[in-house]
Amino acid sequence: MLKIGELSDRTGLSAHTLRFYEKHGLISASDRSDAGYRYYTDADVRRVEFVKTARNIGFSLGDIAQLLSIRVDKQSHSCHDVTEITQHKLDEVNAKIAELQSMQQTLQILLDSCCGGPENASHCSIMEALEEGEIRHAARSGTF
Amino acid sequence: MLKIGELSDRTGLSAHTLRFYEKHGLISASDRSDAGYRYYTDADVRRVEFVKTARNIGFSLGDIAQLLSIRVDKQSHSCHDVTEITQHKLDEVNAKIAELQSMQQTLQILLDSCCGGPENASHCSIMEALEEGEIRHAARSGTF
DNA sequence: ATTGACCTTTGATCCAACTCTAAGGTTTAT
DNA sequence: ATAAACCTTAGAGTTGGATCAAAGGTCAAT
Repeated sequence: MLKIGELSDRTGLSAHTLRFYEKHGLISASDRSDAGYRYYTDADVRRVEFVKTARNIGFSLGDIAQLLSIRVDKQSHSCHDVTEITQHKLDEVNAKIAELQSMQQTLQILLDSCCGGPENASHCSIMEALEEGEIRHAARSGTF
Repeated sequence: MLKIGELSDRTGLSAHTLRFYEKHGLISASDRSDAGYRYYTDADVRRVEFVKTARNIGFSLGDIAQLLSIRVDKQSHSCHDVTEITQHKLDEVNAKIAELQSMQQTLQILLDSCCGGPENASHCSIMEALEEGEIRHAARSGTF
């Protein structure tokens, strides 16, 4: 049985983060000492590793919670349930990529249009473009 | 002279947002009434439109503050100053795209590997891949 | 027995860019 | 004169994913 610091060492996630994940229902300690210390088993380590892997792919904690609920009872869930979550994430990622590529194009056009030199900015074509506002809008949600 | 609600109508930004931008130094009212009401000029409208355009391209409010400080004194700034901000933003966008494309690939591989059918998830290849953890890590910062 | 490393909890803080609320003052139209 | 529609401020709340702080309890080694 591992204490939280040991689980932290084992997984590379901070004790803070492990408690945070617990608060959000992603993981929990298999046992507690009389003093309230969390104790973790090898199964807990595997669960944390699962969370890490999913997080590294880009799943949100909410997505991961869903995946974990499938994980603990695979019999009651179908491959379709799993692909649905995955496809939804892929759709999100694709939408974000499209948005960023639109920004990218606009920024590249701006850069191509400007000399970028030590001349003063009185006739800078980037500033003029921003002034005229005739630039395709790219962003939808937050800056990122 | 426009009141804030009129500026809001004119620009499509809410009065809340206009006050928020003021608090963050992006815009300000050219005048105030005795009662403290903000009054805006056509020059203020143009400044707000500049902010909107820059924001639509994807610049952060911090970036926009820099661009605005160039805008009010173009003589003292060079095209290089402007391209530097733009290039920095483009670098950010490119980095984010690369990160998302890595996620995209991983998600696509997962989807391709799974039948996605009504079979129960006991042998779901996506779940197995998450379990094994042998997946390239994609994410760096937040989920998005 | 005491130091130092660990652990506990609740709750605050951060980032960005808003978005909204509360409680009140002003202006305009009828 | 009174109601509707506007305006003001300070400050809180939102989202997501942490990350930290305070104040204290526990444990292992010397």
